[in-house]
Amino acid sequence: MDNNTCASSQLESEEASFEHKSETQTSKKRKMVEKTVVAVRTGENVGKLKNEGLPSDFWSWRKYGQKPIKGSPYPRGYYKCSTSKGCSAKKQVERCRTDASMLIITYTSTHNHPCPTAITTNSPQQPKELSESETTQDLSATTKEEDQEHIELEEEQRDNNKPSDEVTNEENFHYLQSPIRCSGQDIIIEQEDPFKLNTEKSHDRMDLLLEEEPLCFAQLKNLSASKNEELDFFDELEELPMSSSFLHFTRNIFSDERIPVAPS
DNA sequence: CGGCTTTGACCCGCGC
DNA sequence: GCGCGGGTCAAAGCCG
Repeated sequence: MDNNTCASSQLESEEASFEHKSETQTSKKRKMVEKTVVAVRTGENVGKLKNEGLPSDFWSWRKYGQKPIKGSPYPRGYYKCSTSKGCSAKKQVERCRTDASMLIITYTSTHNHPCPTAITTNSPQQPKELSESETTQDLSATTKEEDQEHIELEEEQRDNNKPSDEVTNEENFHYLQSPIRCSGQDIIIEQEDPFKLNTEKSHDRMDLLLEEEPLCFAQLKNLSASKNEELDFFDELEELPMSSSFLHFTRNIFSDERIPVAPS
């Protein structure tokens, strides 16, 4: 189906606008909104889990819609942040056309409240709550209450929108905006952008892209070779929290070297 | 009983 | 102007 092209053009325009303009542009175009695209490999329990194996982030999401996407055998789910009532943060979750274990998560808008993980400010390792097998609702259950305690403190910083602070505090840094919102900068993750291709060749390209991914893991290994547990980060995404090494990982990959997207 | 998911309908933007 | 497709809403049902 060439419906692919629709999705591709859409994504492209979004990202393009992103790079050319600042993220918070109130544009005449509906689609020019703050977006961050993340591709996540979910592992084998795909489809077994409540949220279709969604890797949980620190926010609590409530599903408000689902639509079949043209060109994709998998529907796209629409989620709103339910961690805080007035939060306008949203995300869209869909599966990669060619790799069901790959989730493409698009984060939209920003959270207007502190990250629930802020509760673990001093703990080097997050509780196991990050487990992929746990739903985001579970997360919210464990973090919401404590989150409230930190809202006031964090809110000040958040209000000021100080990326520099966030960079320094890696614990706080985790998911201030969205999982890959590295260091307060808007980093478009093109870890995997199957829709970037506007021809039927997308299948071939996708294969290439998928094959490229392990390279990123290799990078991670080089970066934190001493941390064996974290080497398996992607193999056991469901077990490891967003530790600081992950931040390194994301930073290096997303800011230093984006996943090679097949040049058109 | 409250919160969440599901699902069909509606709205809006975009391309032709 | 029309049709298509994506995004959101809201009612109903389900689950803890």
